[in-house]
Amino acid sequence: MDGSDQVAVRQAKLDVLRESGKDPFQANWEQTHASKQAVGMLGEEEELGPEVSVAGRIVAFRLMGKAAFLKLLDREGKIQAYVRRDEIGDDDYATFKKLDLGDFIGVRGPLFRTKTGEVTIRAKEYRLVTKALRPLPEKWHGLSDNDQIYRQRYLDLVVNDESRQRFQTRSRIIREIREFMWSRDFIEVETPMLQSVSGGAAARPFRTHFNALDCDFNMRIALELHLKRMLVGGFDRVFEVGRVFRNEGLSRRHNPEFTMLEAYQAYSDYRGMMELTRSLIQQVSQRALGALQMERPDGEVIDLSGEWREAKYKDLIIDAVGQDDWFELPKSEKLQKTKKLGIEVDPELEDFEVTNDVFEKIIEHTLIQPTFVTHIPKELCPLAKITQSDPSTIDVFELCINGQEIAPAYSEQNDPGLQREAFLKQVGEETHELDDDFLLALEHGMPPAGGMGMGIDRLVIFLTKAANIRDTILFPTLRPL
RNA sequence: GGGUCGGUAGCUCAAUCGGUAGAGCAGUGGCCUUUUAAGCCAUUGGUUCCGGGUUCGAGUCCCGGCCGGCCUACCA
Repeated sequence: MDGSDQVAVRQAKLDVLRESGKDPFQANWEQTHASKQAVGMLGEEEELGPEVSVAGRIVAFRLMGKAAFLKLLDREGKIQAYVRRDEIGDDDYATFKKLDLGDFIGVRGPLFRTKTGEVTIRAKEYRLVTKALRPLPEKWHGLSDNDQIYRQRYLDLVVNDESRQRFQTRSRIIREIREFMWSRDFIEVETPMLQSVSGGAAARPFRTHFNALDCDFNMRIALELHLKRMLVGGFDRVFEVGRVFRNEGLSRRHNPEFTMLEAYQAYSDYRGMMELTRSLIQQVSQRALGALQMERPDGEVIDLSGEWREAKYKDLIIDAVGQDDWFELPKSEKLQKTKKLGIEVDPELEDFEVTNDVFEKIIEHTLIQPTFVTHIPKELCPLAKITQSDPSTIDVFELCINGQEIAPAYSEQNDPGLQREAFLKQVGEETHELDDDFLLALEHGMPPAGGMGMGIDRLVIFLTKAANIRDTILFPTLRPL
């Protein structure tokens, strides 16, 4: 054994342990504390603390002859252990020296403080509970190869601290979202992911086949239409946090499966949703991150506090194109103008789509501070109520933060006749599928309601200052090898 | 999908004009009973992503493929 093949070296160590009657994959180890709890057991002034029993993966190993320091990583973080030959005995110390970085061990002993002040367990006993047969990535630089970070996320989580913290924060954010919704008297429901009609949004679905019924299903692209059926059924405050699937491109901001929050509240409307959405994000940010301001990589600080800006879609467009009569111009002149503005627009698009390209390509990425964009053209969404004072727009907002659309919300259309008409009149590249079963439900009566959908991944992107949606999704979609 | 940049030891990275593939960490063998990326001595380890081509000679140049990053397109 020359040490060149690290897997073989570890396998040989494992074989030696087995031959001596030791099981390198123990059934269990009794933990009394996790790492942070244990560290907290030793008071500021105390030199010696109570005995604790912890367990974790060895992520640092400093052997100094007849004693050693090592660091164990568990769910809370790291704790140091100090192991002396004269305290655990010659035999145990001999096998202890053969441990590898990456192995899981349990350690029991009293807490003490080292010369440099670090709270440490002075081991009376240790036991290997799981042998790791492969080495960890390098301890100082961690793992930086993107491919490996995504394909072997567990390694990223073991060695990259900021990654581990980001996913803990994501979990905390989702927990705080639920806490907020519950505090507003919403109940959480689960609706089908396999659907025969993919409604509620304009997107290409993933298709699959159900053998038992010998029929095709789609993976859901939105939660909307089933949650509205819940309103019809009398559950008048419902929400769902769930995965949706869209058969579209991959990018820094898009993963084919992503997580949405959708909430529907009867006897509310898009104004009510505005308050709900702002309060939700403020409370989640405050509780999950302890702050309402977050600095972007470019230095700009996103300020979530107080009331948020409202801006009418038309005003933003007119401001961006510098032309008051934009909406009166024929499509051909709009197209010429977009060319001057330096954006590429497909001339085959409908008139309202040309305008929306202006919004998406020129305006959206400039909306860094939270902004509710209101009075959106009715062609852009068939599921909302028409604005009474302006029949060309709908009662909706699109919340933009960090230059991205985070959450749209509507005063939900509940007139089955107008709803059917809106589905049928859709034009343009992207349209919603007509769901007759949903229209049947509407005919039974859906109370007036506000509804809101939020892209959780995008919320997590700016709350955790992530560069890429893949950094917020544990196992992002990748090309199979 | 298009453009562009990249893939070298388990990990992080070098390798000048095309001229013997190296370092740190990890590993292996020693020394070391309060270390903090511990230290000291010695040392193993390579299908340079894969397949072709050019050349006396290819990690390096050319062609094709695989995988990925970034930009872009569709979208949230």
